[in-house]
Amino acid sequence: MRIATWNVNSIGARLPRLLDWLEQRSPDAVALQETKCTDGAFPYADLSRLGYEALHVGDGRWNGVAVLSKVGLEPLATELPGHPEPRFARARCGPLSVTSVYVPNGRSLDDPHYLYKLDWLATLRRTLDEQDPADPIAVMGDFNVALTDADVWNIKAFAGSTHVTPAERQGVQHLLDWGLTDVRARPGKGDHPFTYWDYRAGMFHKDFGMRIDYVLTSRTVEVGDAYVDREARKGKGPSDHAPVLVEVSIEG
DNA sequence: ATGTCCGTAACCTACGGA
Repeated sequence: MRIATWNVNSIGARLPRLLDWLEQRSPDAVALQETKCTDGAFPYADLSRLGYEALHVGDGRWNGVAVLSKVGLEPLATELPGHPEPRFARARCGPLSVTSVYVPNGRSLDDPHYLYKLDWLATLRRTLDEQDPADPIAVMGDFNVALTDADVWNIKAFAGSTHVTPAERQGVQHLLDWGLTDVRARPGKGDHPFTYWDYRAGMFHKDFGMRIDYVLTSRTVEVGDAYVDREARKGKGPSDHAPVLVEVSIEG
């Protein structure tokens, strides 16, 4: 089974690229983030033509997440308790529970949104208790956290910034401690498996990126090849994030 | 690093968010 996560930065703006990518890579289950569309505008029909069922939560302007599957899809949850923004969707895709998350950005350390981000991560951790870490689980998406200093292009540029603070890293670490493994993807190029590059200042071409999109899997998910699909970040009209693709097989 | 891109509201430009 091939699974993937991708922050598409608007499914409307990215639809032709998304459909091409789905045809080329043919993932069985996909977590999307930042669809930025209402349920009414979600392209269910286009996806269905490629064999995908979809669970989408979105209210239009910001956020929005989806789970796509061509191995069956049973919706399990569409909201993180106490946090109604459309940033969380979970569905059963064949043998695998797939959760798509779009963790709040945090904006800046003195912004209330930063505390919201920490609370969101803590709530996500508590919500894991609805599941059993011995079951096949993938939690994937845009976590807006770089787990180590090596997960940003230059840690010195992040002094006083969000995404690299101990509190944010702890928030993600607690998810791992529950029983999830951070799948280390091969980089698409260079030494670092970055998944995000700012649109500005030629950051992508300089490979000044960040690893902030993760695929987290439980122990009954056997992980094969995993890579950052850097090709999807190239060319005209890309998202600012690249997808992460992972080959998995389910034990038992 | 602050060089771009997204959607929206309200109008062909400015703004919030990332």
